[in-house]
Amino acid sequence: MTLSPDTETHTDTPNAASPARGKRPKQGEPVIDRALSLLAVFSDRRRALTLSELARHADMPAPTALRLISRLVAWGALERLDDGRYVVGVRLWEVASLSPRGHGVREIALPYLEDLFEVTRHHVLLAVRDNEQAVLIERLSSKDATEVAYRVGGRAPLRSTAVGLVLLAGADQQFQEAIMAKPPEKEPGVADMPEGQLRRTLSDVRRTGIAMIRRSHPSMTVSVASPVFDAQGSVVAALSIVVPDGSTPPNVLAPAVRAAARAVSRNLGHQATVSADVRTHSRG
Amino acid sequence: MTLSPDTETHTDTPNAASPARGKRPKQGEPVIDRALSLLAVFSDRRRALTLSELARHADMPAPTALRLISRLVAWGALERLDDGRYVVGVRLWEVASLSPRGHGVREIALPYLEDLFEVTRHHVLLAVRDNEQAVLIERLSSKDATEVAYRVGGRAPLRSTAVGLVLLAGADQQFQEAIMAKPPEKEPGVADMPEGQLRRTLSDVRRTGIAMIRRSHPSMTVSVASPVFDAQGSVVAALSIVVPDGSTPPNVLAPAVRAAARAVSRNLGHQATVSADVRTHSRG
DNA sequence: ATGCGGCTTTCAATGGTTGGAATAGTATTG
DNA sequence: CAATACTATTCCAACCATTGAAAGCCGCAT
Repeated sequence: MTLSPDTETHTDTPNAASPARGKRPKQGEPVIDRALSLLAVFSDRRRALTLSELARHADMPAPTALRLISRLVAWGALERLDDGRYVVGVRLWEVASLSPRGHGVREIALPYLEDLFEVTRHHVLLAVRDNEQAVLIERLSSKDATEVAYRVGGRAPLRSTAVGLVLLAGADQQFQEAIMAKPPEKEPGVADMPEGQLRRTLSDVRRTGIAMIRRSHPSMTVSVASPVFDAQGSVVAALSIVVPDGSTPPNVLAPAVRAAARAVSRNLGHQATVSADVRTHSRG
Repeated sequence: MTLSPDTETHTDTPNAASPARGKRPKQGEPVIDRALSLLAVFSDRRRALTLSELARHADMPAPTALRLISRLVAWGALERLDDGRYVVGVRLWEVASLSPRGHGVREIALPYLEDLFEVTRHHVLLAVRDNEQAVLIERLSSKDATEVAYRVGGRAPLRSTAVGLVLLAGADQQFQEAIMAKPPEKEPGVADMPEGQLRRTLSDVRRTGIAMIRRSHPSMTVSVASPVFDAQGSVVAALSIVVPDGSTPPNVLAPAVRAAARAVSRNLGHQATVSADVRTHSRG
């Protein structure tokens, strides 16, 4: 990369050399997209970033990044630390807390999650689907609980987690097919199913209202998940419990998880039915 | 508003008529600011908005709003409901969950909040300061708890809430003076203190590590709050409990609240000290 | 039918946006 | 302590994304 710094302006003939490196190649992208791509640079492992890191990862010149970031900071979407690095700001968090599928379901579900948590003292999770993944909305864990793979705000694959299976089973047929057409996301500690088994599993999940996954990676655990329905009968979230493998038999956990999920569904205006595909008639 | 549509270009002399309604008066504001102002339209009472509502509240023409909103939707900052209205999206919530002062402290504090909650069965709150207000980061409440004024993601005044007093007491001197120079935010159900009493109160809070407020509005309650410190010894959050007035004596609650706040502080790397103004010497 | 309101697309004018270059500041190295 | 390498910031002329009136659509109430 050591380019000889000619004292000449020189600029070189900008044609032949590298075709992908014109004079101002990045132009053409809307400003908002660029600003959002800056936000997207932040991740679990990158919570505090310098200007140049942000510029590098978002693939834009430092001056441009600085200008955009300054506006974001002025508004409160980002905050600047004493050492000059940037972090996601409370103001953004505040607006995000108005997300119906984020804090919305959480707010409604929390009391029931707590009940389940207090009774079992194991991890209790709540997740929603966003595109092709599950997003963890809430997790209650005692200080001494077993290690668990996901954090609140993190993403998990649909095919190889209990909440994922529940959400996938509740998605529309077309989406399910699209997912199954793709190669599965590799997930450590979970054996991924062949398509036939997956189809059968999803069908079972719909029928029983329970999904179960055993995994070995961060630790040996069993997850049991159940769907949360909204007033229209759509699956809007998945509630699950994660226990050390061998502690409590899954068939003991299932009723508790399902009861909690139902309680949340009821609070969302869902009319409980005998079985998933039976709708009660008329009702104000 | 019926302006005569002259077939002439005419353009008119844009001075005399309505000075606030030039040809394109809104130009000059950076795009990002406009996009952010769209996000800012959302509030507790406005969680789902139509295009025209957004355009109206953000004070911009519908086509402009549509263009910006479309980009936000494409990224996931907003989501569009079946009825055409827009809500805050999960993707934005996901990024916001990386906010150190938002979910960051929450994540660390949650187990201790839960402990406190389980023991007392009363509201447990966690708040941080953002500019001149406290922002509620977490609230644990049993399903049958007394009514409480604030929701997670909401804002509360510094001068008239227990968490607010703790955060104010922990802010730098200059900021405190600036706040006291301003007229207090009117808060229903709380008698606001004269400046002298406020100064004394803040001093007491710093000394004792406890703030207490009695309020009558949504219901008769007593709040007891205590500061959470980071590794540098700054007050980064306030932890509080809200109980019905007359239930548990505040002096019984104080030790429990303070213990919980200390536990959280310790987890943030704070070295416990005998009194707030004593720092332990040397330490990597 | 007619009017009304909200939503969407179009398009020419233009001013906000852009990023290289230069400067200043800071940490690392010889 | 100078040299080096990196990051952060300011400046500015070229330029293209942005802008919003206008008009077309759609649904709905009159």
